[in-house]
Amino acid sequence: MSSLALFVEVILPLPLAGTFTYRVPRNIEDEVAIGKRVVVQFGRKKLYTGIIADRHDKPPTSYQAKYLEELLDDEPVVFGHQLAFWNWIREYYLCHLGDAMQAALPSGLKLSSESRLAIHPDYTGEMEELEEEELDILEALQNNTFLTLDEIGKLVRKTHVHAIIRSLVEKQIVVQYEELQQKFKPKTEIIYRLADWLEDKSKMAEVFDALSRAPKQLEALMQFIQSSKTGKDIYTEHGRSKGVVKRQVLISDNGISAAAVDQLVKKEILVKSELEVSRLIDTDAWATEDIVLTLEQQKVFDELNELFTTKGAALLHGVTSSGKTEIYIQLIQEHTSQGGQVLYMLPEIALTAHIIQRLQKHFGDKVGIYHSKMSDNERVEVWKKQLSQEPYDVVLGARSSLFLPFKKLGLIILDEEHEHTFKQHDPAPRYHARDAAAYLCKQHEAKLLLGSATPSIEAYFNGKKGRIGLVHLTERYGGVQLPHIEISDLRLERKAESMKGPFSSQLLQRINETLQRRQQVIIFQNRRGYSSFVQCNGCGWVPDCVSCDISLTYHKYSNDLRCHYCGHADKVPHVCPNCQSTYLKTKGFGTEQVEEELALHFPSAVVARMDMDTTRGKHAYTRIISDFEEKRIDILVGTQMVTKGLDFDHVGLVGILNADALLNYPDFRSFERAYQLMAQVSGRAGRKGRRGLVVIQTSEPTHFIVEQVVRNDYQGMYESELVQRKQFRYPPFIRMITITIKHRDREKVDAAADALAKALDPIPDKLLLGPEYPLVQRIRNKYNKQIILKMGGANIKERKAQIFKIIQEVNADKDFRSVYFQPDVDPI
DNA sequence: AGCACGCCGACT
DNA sequence: GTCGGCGTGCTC
Repeated sequence: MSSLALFVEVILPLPLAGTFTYRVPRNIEDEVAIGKRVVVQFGRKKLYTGIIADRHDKPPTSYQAKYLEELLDDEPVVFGHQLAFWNWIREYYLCHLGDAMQAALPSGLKLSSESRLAIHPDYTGEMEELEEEELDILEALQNNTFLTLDEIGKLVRKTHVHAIIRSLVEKQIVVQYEELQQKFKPKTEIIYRLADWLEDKSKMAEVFDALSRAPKQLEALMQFIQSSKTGKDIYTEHGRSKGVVKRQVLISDNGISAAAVDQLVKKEILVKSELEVSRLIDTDAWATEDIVLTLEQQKVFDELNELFTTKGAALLHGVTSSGKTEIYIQLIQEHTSQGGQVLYMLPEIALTAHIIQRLQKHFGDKVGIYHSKMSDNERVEVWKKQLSQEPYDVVLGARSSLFLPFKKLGLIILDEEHEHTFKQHDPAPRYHARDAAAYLCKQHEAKLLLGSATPSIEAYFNGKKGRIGLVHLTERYGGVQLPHIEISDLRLERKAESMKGPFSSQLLQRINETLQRRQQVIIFQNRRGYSSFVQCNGCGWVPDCVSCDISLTYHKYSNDLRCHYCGHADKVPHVCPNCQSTYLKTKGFGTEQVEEELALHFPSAVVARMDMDTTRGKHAYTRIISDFEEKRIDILVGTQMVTKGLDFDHVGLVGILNADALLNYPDFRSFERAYQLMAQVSGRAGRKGRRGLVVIQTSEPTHFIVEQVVRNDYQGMYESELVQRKQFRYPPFIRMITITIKHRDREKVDAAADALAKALDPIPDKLLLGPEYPLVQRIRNKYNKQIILKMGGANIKERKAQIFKIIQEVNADKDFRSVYFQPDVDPI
């Protein structure tokens, strides 16, 4: 027996470097293990949930380690390989381990501490001379066992809370303590089963006799027996339970009185218990449906399998609606039957009921769903299920599903690979699901399949170079033809003065024809709101946001001006504050105005709009989709949202209102993105039976990207883009890191950015651009400046680590302590 | 991140 | 004179 003290390294969900060393109390030494959660005190009183990353017996030399407060788990909730994954994220994306932990764990697995106030145990009730506010608090405390700081804040003036608490604590009237809240509450249901002694048939008869004078109870018992035989089995984490009936089924569904049931329990005929039930399992009919692949699909399937014998990853380039999903399902079937787990990833927005049902049809209760719109409790349940002895074989999830605990990952499918929503933007870690998935697959020796009709340049480049496999699927499923694409030349239309608001006469005519044929129309306009901005006709004044350097967008529906960067809303001015003119005009078209004008042009058609403003609510998105699917909507106007993998069957026409806006975006990816958007939205046109039509409105009809879209020439786009990327040194030829510097003082940002640029000077083999103000200089009252680093060659890993260290050092300088430095690796 | 400590302006 | 603003330092 060693007498050395035991220490653990704990990861805390904070943006701080490294892990923290805690001492393990003797009594739990044996139970401490990597991946288990602990509660620790960090700072004077704050409590956090941390994850044990390591255990050792080396006491820290420069400080005294605190003891662990509590060990939360019997079994680890995070596997060792996941910690390695977090570490990779940290290293690759230049963030802290705590950031990775924060992104990885559903918040239900993290405990949060909240300060509470209670009456001091020795307090005698003397009122001394208390302030009015102190008396208010005391009174509230006498009615409640405790109050949180938030609640106290409501009782007294906001700014006053700390002072008043301190005073009460000093007078020994109250005590302050930290309480951890277990956020995750398992869902329980009350269930009934027959008492054991009733298994004897004769006893049962006696019971029936005895109940003859209690008709309600007899009815309840009969219903119970009926339900326990015919009702659906109840699924729990532990499998099926037979012969039990849920209280809800017995009482609410079958109209049995609760009193009668309670009496049966009292007479020990029924036994009542609580059961932890899973929220996740929907036992509605699963019918396994066999998939018959077309010849081409089968060929692709075989090719992929062949490729996977030598390569770890492959890109499936398949035109829109070429039936990639069928191939995926076949691959999933193959992998799961070999005992491997499969992760099927989609952008959040494409995780519709449609695809979920489709997968459940094939894999039934073997499929788990995981995405950010689920409740936290549901996410914790999926997490725990994956830790259990019977994890889901297949998980269908968004970006964050990469962090789930997998025991035996065999395959990751990442569909719609080009989607930029796979990259996390705001809180660190700013990771890309595609690249993180590639790491995960290497780690698990699993296969990675990327799928897209319009692959990212990076993925296609890797495919062409042979770094990953590349397979093409060129036929549309069911022999549906690719749409015919017409260009509507806005210059000619303007010259002929035939434009009607945002529509060319050509587009209006096509819409009319399509509606006549009783087919649906999708109009794509990548700008929400009513108009782009408002402008004074007298002096040219444009209202802009008070906290961002950007003009405000007019929203007619809410009748206000809104900032699309920070959400700030302003009233619409009636008089120009600059020249007092009352003639204010709206400029440019947003989806709101497009919707309105379409309704005027086609009064008998039902027009709907799908953008961030109309899909706020939880079910709004699904409702619009199903309304459209079921033809309750004739014309759907929308932003990017309408491009995302929706499968509609009756769309005859897709109109792209303003291709110019897509092409003129000042960004090295703008052509790639413009092509992807136009090709994807075009892919919504034409399904069974009839060839679809697309109308693209542009003032640059001969722009090569427009022509490539018309010819469905992805290859051409790729090649022309690659030439540009090489010449101007952009990915995939070099790697990029941007560092955004933010502060509310402009001078501070300038000084910090210059200091950082200077400090980065010694990094070898790099190109440093900037510091420069980005397109929008000020957002949410913070000035922004950007440094772009382009790097090639070897040792990228080491140089990145060096860069991160330099950022930390500059940030530690006391002049720049309050400045926010935000590194973004492989920005999009 | 969150929190305490500490040093300068507008008020009971 | 005090309250409370937020710059600065520190957390195992």
